[in-house]
Amino acid sequence: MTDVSSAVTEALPEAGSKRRQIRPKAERRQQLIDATIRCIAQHGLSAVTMQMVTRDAGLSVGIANLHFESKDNLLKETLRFVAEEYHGGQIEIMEGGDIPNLSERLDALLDFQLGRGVTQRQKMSVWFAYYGEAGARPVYQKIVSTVDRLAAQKLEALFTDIIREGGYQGVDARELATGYSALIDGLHLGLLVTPRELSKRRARAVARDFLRRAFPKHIY
Amino acid sequence: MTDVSSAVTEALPEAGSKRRQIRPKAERRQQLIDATIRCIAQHGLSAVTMQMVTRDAGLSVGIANLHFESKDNLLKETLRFVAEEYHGGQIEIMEGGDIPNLSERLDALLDFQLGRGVTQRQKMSVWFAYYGEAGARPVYQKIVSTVDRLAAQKLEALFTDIIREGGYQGVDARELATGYSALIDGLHLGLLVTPRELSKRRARAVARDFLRRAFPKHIY
DNA sequence: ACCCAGAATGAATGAATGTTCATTCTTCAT
DNA sequence: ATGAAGAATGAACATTCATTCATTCTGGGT
Repeated sequence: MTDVSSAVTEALPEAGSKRRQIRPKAERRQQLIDATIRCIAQHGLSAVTMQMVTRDAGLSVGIANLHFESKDNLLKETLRFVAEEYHGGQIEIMEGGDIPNLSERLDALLDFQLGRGVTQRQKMSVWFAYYGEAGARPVYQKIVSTVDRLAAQKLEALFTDIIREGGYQGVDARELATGYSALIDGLHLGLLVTPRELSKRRARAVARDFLRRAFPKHIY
Repeated sequence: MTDVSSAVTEALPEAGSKRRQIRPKAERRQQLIDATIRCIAQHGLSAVTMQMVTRDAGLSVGIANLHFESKDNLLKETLRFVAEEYHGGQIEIMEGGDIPNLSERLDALLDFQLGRGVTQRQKMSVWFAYYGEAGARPVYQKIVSTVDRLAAQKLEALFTDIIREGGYQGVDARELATGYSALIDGLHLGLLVTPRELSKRRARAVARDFLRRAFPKHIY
């Protein structure tokens, strides 16, 4: 499983089917979360309404409060989903059962972080929409920092292994991990806000450059 | 003038003064923009209301639509103000009339970007609140990318000078500038969302590390 | 002292939105 | 075939918010 990220891009297949369908709770929840992601990406978090989300999902307004208690909760669960998807994907790569070679694992991580799945505008929009509100909403901070901490630890561990393998001197794994994470976040931001100035290709080159400067023997 | 950023922190000095005051248009506009910044930082962009802003400014509700045509416009102008303040501060340093020494100029830039003025929670909150909406609002994208482009050029020019002075080999000024900008953005994000994990001190150390790796003769 | 341009006010308005719940419909065990 | 559990619906409700504008007030010019 290389691409962990699910496809939220597709619109609902609905056409003329007016017949009411009954589906298990978990499936409806996911439908609504997917619709929420699409709506945030298209209209911005502050413009998202329940009517908008449920219409996008092809369902009625009441169903949102049936499966999630409130709008607040739906938004919270959507953030949790996106956060776990992103960090889960990273962690899977970094734990590296699939890829024993450290150099290749680094490559795979970079591909995941700046590859197709994650840098879809949709996902990035959602990501930063919540970051924007995080300053005022401790709940969001908590969700993000929880998954973030684990990913940070795994990254530090990976860097530690690489430093040992390469015998690099005067390099602090923790500091480097912080820097690399920040760099990736910043590149995502650039891809979202100024896509004209920063292409995906160039973003990858910049990140690769950072790694090469730190671990010259492991990159290229 | 080292610290370009104005103080938005203070609450209104108003106490028991009920007397209506007439002030020039420009002053009222700034009052409202400052109040908007405080409100966004405290409640989040999506929760900001006109009543909230005008009350914070110690003025009546009608005045917002008198000086700005609409809420949308007030928000737009607030973003423009914050963007220009931040990038203006950077550019002033990078043009470097005050500081001829390149090494010191780099230091000053770093101090500005991760120093008191800019990394106040208020300013960062506003910054990322708009980034979060940028995906869905081309107006915001345009405002940011306009000021961003100029700052990017100045940074690239500064790096070019440093590369020449230091005789550094195999370093591309443009790519490095992109990386450095992204790194700073990412660190700001970390300071905002996970302040527990990332202290301001450590953020500065990480950024300094990045620069030292690129320009070893110019840092320390 | 007087006047008036226009700055400031805030109650009123209408539109939009989150949430509720009585009702309808689907499914499946019997 | 039948009934019941509960999934799904959407009209109705209460609230909140941006915007308007008739009215009040202020300060400088005469």
